[in-house]
Amino acid sequence: MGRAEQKAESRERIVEAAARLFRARGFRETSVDDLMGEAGLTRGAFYAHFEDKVALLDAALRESFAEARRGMFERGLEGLRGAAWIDRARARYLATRHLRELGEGCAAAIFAREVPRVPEARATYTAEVTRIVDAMAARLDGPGARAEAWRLLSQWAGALMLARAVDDPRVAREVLAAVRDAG
Amino acid sequence: MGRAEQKAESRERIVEAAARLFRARGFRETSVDDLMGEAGLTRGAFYAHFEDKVALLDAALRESFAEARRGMFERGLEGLRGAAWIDRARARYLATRHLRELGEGCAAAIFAREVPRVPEARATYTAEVTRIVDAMAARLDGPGARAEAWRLLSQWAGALMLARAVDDPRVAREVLAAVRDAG
DNA sequence: TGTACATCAGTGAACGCGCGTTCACTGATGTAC
DNA sequence: TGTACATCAGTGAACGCGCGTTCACTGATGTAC
Repeated sequence: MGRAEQKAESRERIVEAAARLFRARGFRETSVDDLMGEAGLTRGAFYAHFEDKVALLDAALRESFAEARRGMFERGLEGLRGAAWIDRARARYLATRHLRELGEGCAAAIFAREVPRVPEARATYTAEVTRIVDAMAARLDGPGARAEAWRLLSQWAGALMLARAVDDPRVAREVLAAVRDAG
Repeated sequence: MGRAEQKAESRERIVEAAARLFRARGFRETSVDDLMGEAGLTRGAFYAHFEDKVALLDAALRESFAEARRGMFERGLEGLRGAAWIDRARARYLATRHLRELGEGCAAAIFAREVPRVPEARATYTAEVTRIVDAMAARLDGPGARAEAWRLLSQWAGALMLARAVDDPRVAREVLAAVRDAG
């Protein structure tokens, strides 16, 4: 493996660690040491890859949103449209599993509260959320498709956050079930 | 003013500052100095009022949820039930004004991402969210009232967070309008 | 009503710690001849 | 193919700063007589 490839792989491991840890624990709550340790490196190497910690948040946002798009539109949901797509995508989004895997949650939901505290990240977040909503609207029909996409994303993201915040697993499952069972 | 009353008033000012600043900037992002300055006191006095910063978060949660309940069920919404209540409460929750006043946002939405990082606060959050949903369900009818309450709260809270996270005011207004205009 | 003492809300300097960032250095990889 | 040198990804100690928390002290309020 050449030096350039090795460096590219290191960078990728750092971004993946960040996409996971920033979502699981938060941006401020994750230290550069934590991130580099998770990527199998030490602290000093960080600044050969990124200008600063905020630049990594930007990369982690893009990575996490790409993952969110795969979950919502690929992996079995490729051809679906309209109500059929809504049913399948919603069931996946609001699966109990989405509660437990803290490092893998929907980027739109999880970074919503992170991004206002890191102004440099807001433009990327905005572009990525808009992209998700555009893609949702493209699966729906009619002139109100975009508004319907915002309604769906709001409801799903809200339910995920409430369910994750709550202490009691029965309450968490109740929220998810309520939104899963009806539009 | 007696000493006891003075102390009680100081405590109240600290809690009010916390309810505002924790929502506007976040728990970790707000220092004890910021809080005490906002309350017109200095740092050292803090520990005569609270065991530690986490204890203040607990008090700020209760204060913020009480405010949320007033917004959703009082101040003109007293007698309303069913669709009439939903229309009025939703319009208020999703008003553009709710975007700007960062220190006054709905506690259920805003603390949802704060609370998982401060384990001691989760029990209070859970109790308070449940209390809001119970109150919403009591305004609705039928056996599915509680599920409907979770769906409404999820959607409203999700829309508020997305709208606040986003950089572009036009996008923010688009989210709010989409959810405001239809259930 | 006045005096002496006790109480206690609040002050502000100081402490310890974690964290983002810097930088001189190491050693493995790549290049020139 | 081998040798000498250059490059550069990564290391880890050190720095500076912000923040939560502590604590000796102050001065105004309250109490006893």
